[in-house]
Amino acid sequence: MKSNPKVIKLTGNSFAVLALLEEFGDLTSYEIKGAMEKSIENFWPVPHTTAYEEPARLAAAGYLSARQEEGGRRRRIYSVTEKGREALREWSAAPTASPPQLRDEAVLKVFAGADPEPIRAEREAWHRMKLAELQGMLDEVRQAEGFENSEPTLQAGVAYHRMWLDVLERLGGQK
Amino acid sequence: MKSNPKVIKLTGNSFAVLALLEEFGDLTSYEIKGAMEKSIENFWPVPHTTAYEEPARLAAAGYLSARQEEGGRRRRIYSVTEKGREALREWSAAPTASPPQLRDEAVLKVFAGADPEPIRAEREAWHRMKLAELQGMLDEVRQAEGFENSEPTLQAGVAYHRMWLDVLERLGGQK
DNA sequence: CCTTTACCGTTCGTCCCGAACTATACGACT
DNA sequence: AGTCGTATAGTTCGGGACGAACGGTAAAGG
Repeated sequence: MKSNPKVIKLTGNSFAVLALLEEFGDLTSYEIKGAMEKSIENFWPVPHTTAYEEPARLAAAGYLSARQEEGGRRRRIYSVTEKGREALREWSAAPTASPPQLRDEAVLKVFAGADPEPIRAEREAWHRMKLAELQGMLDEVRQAEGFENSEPTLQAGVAYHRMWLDVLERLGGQK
Repeated sequence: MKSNPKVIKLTGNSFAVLALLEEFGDLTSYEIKGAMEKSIENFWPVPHTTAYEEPARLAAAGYLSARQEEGGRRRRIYSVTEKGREALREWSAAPTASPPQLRDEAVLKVFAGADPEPIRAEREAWHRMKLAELQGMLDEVRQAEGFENSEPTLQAGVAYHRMWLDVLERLGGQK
């Protein structure tokens, strides 16, 4: 006996949540949030409210089911339903993905006439920090169980930040 | 005599529009759309409706003024007001920018367990296309007047796609 | 048992997006 | 002149995404 499920549009955020649940098993929103930070946030950034709102949306449409903790905070624990699994499979089997999007306020500022140097320097520092962070996570992930899929994406992240540092260094040098 | 201006939040899209108008002078929405495609869309992608909606928003809040064409389509031509110029100056003078965001469905798919190879290949083709496109624009822009600021951002774009091709090539090779 | 600190979760208003659609101008052809 | 095709120009709308702000709950230390 189920209330007739709402029809929603499945977006990138939807699949992000579905993929995490599929990979890590049943999770609460808080755990989803944590998992996002450890795995996909580098190439799929979302605000933390997504970890609460998106599962609720998905559950309302029948892609997830939720059961409630008995005691304590009585948090909801989400699982992927067959419908959810099916949607995820279909999406990930499709061989095309929409092109990557870069949103870079720094370049926008330079375009608007800002002095490039302080911005360049800030960016360089930021990428260095990120790089260190990712390398730390890689170490963690290699020791832990169940994070196998995270490794390649972390690696991609490492390569990505390296390449930026490269570009930035050249920019810094040529002035 | 002006109706009391609405208060809005200035976002990245706002500054994108302001910067374009400042750089190219007064423009219609359609021209803004064209200018976006030629300059910022690589690091600040927006749907074309932004070129219509955002100027209207900005005008309602007093950052732009609009005058109307007399005949024909009676399009609105936007100019930056003093208030707009001031806001733009303040923003671009601030030495910090929010970190760049990458949204990459392809990596998400791989994370979800998709076969990497076709996705890799598609991406490689896409970056090649983009690269050619940008190089074409660079040539254009070098001949045209008034696009001086576009050159560095186009160059950045070129570097960006080159680096992706590099990464992808290595990924392809190692398998 | 009270305070502090960390953890956990939600609400809300606004912005943003993209699909779909409409409308105007300009030729070219008959 | 009409009409057809096509490129150009512009708008509407509904739902998704975002982020600021706030509210609650638990565990640890005194």
